[in-house]
Amino acid sequence: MPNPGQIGPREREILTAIVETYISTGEPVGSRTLSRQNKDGLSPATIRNVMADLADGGFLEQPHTSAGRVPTSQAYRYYVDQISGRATISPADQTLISDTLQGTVDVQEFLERTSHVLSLVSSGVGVAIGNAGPKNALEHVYFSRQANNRVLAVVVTKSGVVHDRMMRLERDLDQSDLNTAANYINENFRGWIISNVKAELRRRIEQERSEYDRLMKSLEELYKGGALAADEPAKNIFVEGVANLVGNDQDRERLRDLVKTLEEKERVADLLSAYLDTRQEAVRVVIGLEEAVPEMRNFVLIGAPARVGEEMRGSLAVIGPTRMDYQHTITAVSYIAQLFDKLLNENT
Amino acid sequence: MPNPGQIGPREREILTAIVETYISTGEPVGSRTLSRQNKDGLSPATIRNVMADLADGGFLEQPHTSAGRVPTSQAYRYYVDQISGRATISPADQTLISDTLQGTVDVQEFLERTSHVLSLVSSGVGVAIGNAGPKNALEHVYFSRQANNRVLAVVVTKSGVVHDRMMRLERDLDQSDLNTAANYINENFRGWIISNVKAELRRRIEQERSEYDRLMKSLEELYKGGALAADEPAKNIFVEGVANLVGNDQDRERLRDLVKTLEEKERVADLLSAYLDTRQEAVRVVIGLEEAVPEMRNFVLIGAPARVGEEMRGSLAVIGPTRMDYQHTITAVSYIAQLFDKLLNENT
DNA sequence: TTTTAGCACTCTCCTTGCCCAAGTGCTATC
DNA sequence: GATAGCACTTGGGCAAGGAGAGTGCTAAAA
Repeated sequence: MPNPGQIGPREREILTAIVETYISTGEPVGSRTLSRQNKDGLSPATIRNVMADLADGGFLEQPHTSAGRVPTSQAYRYYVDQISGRATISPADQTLISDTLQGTVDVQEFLERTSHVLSLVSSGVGVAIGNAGPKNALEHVYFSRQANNRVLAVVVTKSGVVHDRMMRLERDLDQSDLNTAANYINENFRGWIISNVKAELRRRIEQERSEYDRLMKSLEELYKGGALAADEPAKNIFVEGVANLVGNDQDRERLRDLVKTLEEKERVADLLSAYLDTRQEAVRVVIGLEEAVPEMRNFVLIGAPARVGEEMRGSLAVIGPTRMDYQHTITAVSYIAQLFDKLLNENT
Repeated sequence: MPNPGQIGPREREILTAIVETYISTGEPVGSRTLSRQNKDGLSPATIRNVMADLADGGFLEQPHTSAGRVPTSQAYRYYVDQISGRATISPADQTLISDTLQGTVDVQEFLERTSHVLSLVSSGVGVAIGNAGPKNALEHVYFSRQANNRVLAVVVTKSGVVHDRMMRLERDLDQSDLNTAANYINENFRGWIISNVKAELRRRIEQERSEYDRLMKSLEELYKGGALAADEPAKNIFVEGVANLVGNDQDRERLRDLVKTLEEKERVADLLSAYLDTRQEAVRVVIGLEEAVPEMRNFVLIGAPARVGEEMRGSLAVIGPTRMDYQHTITAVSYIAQLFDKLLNENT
């Protein structure tokens, strides 16, 4: 059984119309409705024939006999590929986004605002994640004694991210010990990748273990306390706009599971990193999220890497219902990704 | 019309029974149900009489004629006051909370975990807020040049909180300028309250304006860039467990507004600071939240200040439905407040 | 050969009518 | 003062029936 005309212009037009109508109304769309709204005066019967073909091709399905047709993931996929060329951002969105992000030079702040503005311009949740990234090189460390056995470690990386961590040590170090240790690290390891610093530091500590070296003892203590944990996965994950989902046609339980999942930020982070490839530059639209996360049936991920020059500094995305304004959202994500490069590029 | 026996032992018992039944079932409770479950074999008719009195007193209301009675805010208030004495935490909660918070020495981390564990043990959202507090004194500043005109400012306070901020300056300062400026601030102002540092710095800059002082020029630039913004309201607000609310009997729109409100963290912060008095030590239960925030009709705030010794370092709270397990939640909040003092007290 | 019109059929949703369970207030009685 | 009885109210559940929308198929028109 060949599929004649499955991607002919008429089929495409009708499929597009079905997807768009379904997106805006949320109800299965029937041949008659479509015939009325379509400019070319095709009769319902004709449309029915085409629809039957599209259903055979896996683009449409029926909730039950004698309801209208509903687009499948495959149809959304096709639709998105179709429109992805002619995407221009609306002036209103552009203004809102620019105004929100203008003048931001801090990555954290940029990401936070991004998640917020994405939740405003889309009908999904806005997500933004910062990457530790390869440039996670040591710039400066500082230790401050707070109280008995308590030390605050501050680690600044080359890329301008600050990690701070209060530690409880087994032995009490006084501030001059701490200063000596900090100086040692700053002088020896400035510019090193942090995980390398840790490894090398460990090596040196082991090596000197036998000797009574006050400095090495301090370093060991600090090392064990986790002073250099700055190479661990970034915790800067911003998720906003969960309220957008509450209007959805999910039932209570589904909705609760969904919200719960979104509150587990690590899962959201995993999702993004699973789908957003460093090398790929463009906006990516992932349809059929339920394969990775069952509770996200009927949800879509529209995301892009946030890069500065060639380097990937994070990811930004919208997670929203399959029934969403794709053009709108895709252009917004794309525009913000460009702004990211523009505003944070260090050579400007 | 006097209210005879309005707070007599029988009335109290019946009111308590009504509140508890309503909390667990969620349905208006009628005289017959109550009569069956009540140990003392009071007949429905008797209970009806008492209920009528309680309704007159403003403790009960009916959704419609011939439905059961539903407790009013006043009834919850009375109920909470009643049980507030005999509160002992359940071993399960105690274990969960201890395990989650044990070993935490970092205020931020404590607060984050607190909001999480509160959302687990209650049927509401867990909220935890850190206070800049009076002890917001300068410990150490550090400036790092990142790129053209871009400087990272790191401010560490005595209480161990780290504020970092990427700034874009009008003039480019090189790293040695920055070091000089940082040294100046560290040597002159260590231990000062940060807002005082700002004021004094401003004074000195103004005073020296006429002269060509390289240091002062740098300081002015940094000052204008907001290097010492660490005295601004804390942004460490943790809200978790919104999913808990989704199971609620709110309608869609109400629910959405509610979630939206909870996502505006400043509003949540305002709410807490409005109701949690520094001087008051105990857990506070605020019933009738809708007066402050209309979308929070049928919600309750159960909170306590988080203090270390005499000093208030933050607030922690549960915001949940009026229909919640008060005893459970109150004891949990109280227990965490105690743990806060115990774990973060610097003299231990 | 492609498009259209017509027709019988299917399914959901809404309305209507009905009954039942639960609850109330009031009055009379223990 | 507490209880029992009774008439009345109200919302929920259920079945029946009609309206509306949509489908597939066949035959006629372009």
